[in-house]
Amino acid sequence: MMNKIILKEKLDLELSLFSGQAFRWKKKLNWYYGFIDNKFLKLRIKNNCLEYVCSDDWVAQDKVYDYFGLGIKYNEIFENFDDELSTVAYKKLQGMRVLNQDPWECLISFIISAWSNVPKISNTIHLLCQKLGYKYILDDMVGYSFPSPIQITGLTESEMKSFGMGYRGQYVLKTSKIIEENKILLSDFYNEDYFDSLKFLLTFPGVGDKVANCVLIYSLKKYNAFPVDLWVERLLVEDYGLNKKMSLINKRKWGQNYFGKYSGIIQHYLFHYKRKYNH
DNA sequence: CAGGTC
DNA sequence: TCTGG
Repeated sequence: MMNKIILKEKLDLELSLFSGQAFRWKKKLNWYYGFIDNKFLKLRIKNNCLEYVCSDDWVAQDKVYDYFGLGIKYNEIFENFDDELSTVAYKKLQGMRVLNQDPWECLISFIISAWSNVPKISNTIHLLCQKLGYKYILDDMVGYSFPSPIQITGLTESEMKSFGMGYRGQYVLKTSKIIEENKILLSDFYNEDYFDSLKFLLTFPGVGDKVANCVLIYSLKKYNAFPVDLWVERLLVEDYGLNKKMSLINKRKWGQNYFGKYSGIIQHYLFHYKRKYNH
């Protein structure tokens, strides 16, 4: 059965799903296949509506709405912020939304992302899901759900290596064990502020300032989170005149202070713009 | 070389 | 400092 959400905010699925914040979406014949709320579905935009079809389990409209953060008015964020490069990036990438992904999947994905590249990250995550996830079928597409912490703890070191995780496999295993043993629910951090959430995420092995800030902005709705990766660092130095020798944490703090309350959303536009058009 | 962490 | 493109 087809579901429809009338769009008041501009939404570009290609930009939103393939700008390096999510790693598991697949495109086929104008439909985008993937998981929202742990359920397999396909999406497309037609006549200013976001249309979606679920495989078997129903996905509520508010979950889809929330996944794309459609309650946030990007126009207001960028209009209220007078910065040349941000304005250019916003105009060029209109419709790109910062996603609100599942925090658990986001955490593991960004631990895997360390010092890697998007195709490889996607491949590793796919192998992990294929091994452990539940199988869903929609049209002729197959989807595997993201495994739970307890499922991952059952894996061996050599299995992790076979997925191409390299030295990150240990971090993924250890983090999964901590979460499983302490029955930690990352979704509890929706109710915590940025600073407390960051402090807690940093206690996991394989999670440093960059990965933690990715989890905070791409899944936990901490819109002032500001991940400083290679591209953003380059941007801050080349385009905003920061001293290259400034520490990563101070660069992050500078970004949060300069770009303000929604620095994470602006960061994603600048990050993608820099990577795509201005490397 | 590549979207860092310990 | 793993390892694939």
